[in-house]
Amino acid sequence: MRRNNPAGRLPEPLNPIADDGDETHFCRTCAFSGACIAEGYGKPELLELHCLVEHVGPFHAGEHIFRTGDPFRSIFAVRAGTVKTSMVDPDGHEQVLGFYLPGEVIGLNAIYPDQFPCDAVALDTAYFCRFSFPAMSALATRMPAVQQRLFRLISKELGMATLLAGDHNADMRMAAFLTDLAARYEERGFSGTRFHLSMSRGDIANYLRLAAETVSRVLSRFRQQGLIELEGREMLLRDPEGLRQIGRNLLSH
Amino acid sequence: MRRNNPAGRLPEPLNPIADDGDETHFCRTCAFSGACIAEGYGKPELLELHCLVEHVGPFHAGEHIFRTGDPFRSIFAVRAGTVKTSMVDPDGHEQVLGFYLPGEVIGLNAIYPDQFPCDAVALDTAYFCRFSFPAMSALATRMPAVQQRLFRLISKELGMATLLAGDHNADMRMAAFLTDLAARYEERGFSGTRFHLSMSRGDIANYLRLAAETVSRVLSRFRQQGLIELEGREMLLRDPEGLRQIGRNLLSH
DNA sequence: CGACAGAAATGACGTACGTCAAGCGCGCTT
DNA sequence: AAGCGCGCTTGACGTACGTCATTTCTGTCG
Repeated sequence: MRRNNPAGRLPEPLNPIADDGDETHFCRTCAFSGACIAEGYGKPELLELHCLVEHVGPFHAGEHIFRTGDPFRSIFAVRAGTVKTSMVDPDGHEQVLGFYLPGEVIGLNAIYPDQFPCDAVALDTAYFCRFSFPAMSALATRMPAVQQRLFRLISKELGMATLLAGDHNADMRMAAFLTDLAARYEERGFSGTRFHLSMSRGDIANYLRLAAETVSRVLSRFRQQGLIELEGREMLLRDPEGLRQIGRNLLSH
Repeated sequence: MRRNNPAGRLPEPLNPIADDGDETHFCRTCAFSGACIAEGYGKPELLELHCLVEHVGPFHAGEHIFRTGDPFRSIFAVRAGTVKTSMVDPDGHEQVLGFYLPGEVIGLNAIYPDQFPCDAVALDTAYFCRFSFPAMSALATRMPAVQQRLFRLISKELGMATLLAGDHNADMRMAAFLTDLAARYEERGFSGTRFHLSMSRGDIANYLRLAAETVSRVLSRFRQQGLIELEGREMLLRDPEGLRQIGRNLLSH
């Protein structure tokens, strides 16, 4: 009986890792793997893409991957761990822009200003693939699927930012946040109902443009309503469909 | 004396038009003209780009340029007039996403979902250049400057959406909105202090995620404070620097 | 010209969420 | 194990903005 979970405790979730790439294959969950499949893995150009990838990490919780103002030279695909990106406005207030899971890509919003417009900070121990952007856009020039992939990644990010910009109440924002997170975990092959929140309540609040206290209250209410189970940062979605309904105005699919 | 403006009336602003292109030159203010300058106007590929442009319009106030769900085949550069884009959420509430002036490009957010995620409606009589997107991305494959231009246009749009997503009070949002509009007019060669608001107060309110009444009140206050002069939809910025200061947290430059 | 409709301004009032403050639990460090 | 700090929760209260209602203005059409 000692080996069972004590009553009221959630079981440990798997630690999300997408680190199954090698010299000639992308990680299974990588945002660029789709481009490779489209083109056929054998192409010499894809080998080039592999050559221009540099594996970096580990970064530990709190460490910066890049900082506001750094010259834009690379984009990063998350191999393992979680990242938050944030800006600080002229008054010194932090603004969380997004959270990034294994397989997702950070740095795309630096293309226009040609320097990073935000900080990227590891929330836990994180590893990355670094792609030189000049090399990548040169490759995109020769490989339509890579170009397509880049366009779509940026355009997708644009869609996310747009949704967040709507005016919605705290319940909708929170429900949409959880549903989105779940969908992204699932998409990458992790559990879509049980996962670890790598970010603090404060970060979630900031991201959703709410006060940390409001986030606490909404989560407590969701728990009372049987929508979720939550212990510390271990999340279990008990009624994903219910959450999706609450947040539907903010969710594209 | 009859020819002078009566006291308290603003003079008529110029009607913004950017329609000075022909078969071999882009409109002066066009978002793509930069790509041409970078490459040198003479290149045969640019003539191709001209071939794939189709001039469309006029669209009259209230007419749709495209609708949510339309298959994505083209992007549009505004040649004259003003456009608003908007989504309706599952509850039927409209969400204004943006306003587009002559020289600016609409439709970029359709790349990822491969269909238009929003409606585009003319706010006054409007003309466009329609670019076939498949043709354009094929061209981008051969012309790095065109690819670069596309990346930057999308990335810029991403930056805009991000700013709007912050939580800021009504004064800041309004001041930033006016400052941004002024900067964009100026960038395209129009007056940056005196212009016509083609959109209703309701549309502005919706865009800024405020109530129409709040917009009215803020504008009245700005007028009392001597920041602006406003008569109907004719806007004169009396203290652009003051406005910029109020909205500085929302403005990147 | 006068009548009408929609847009805009202004005032009175309600509320969702922020702010402030106190208390609790959990993981460090020594 | 005790002590400390930080993240989280919960309650009490304030406020910026939304909602509702009324009035005024503007442009359009008989």
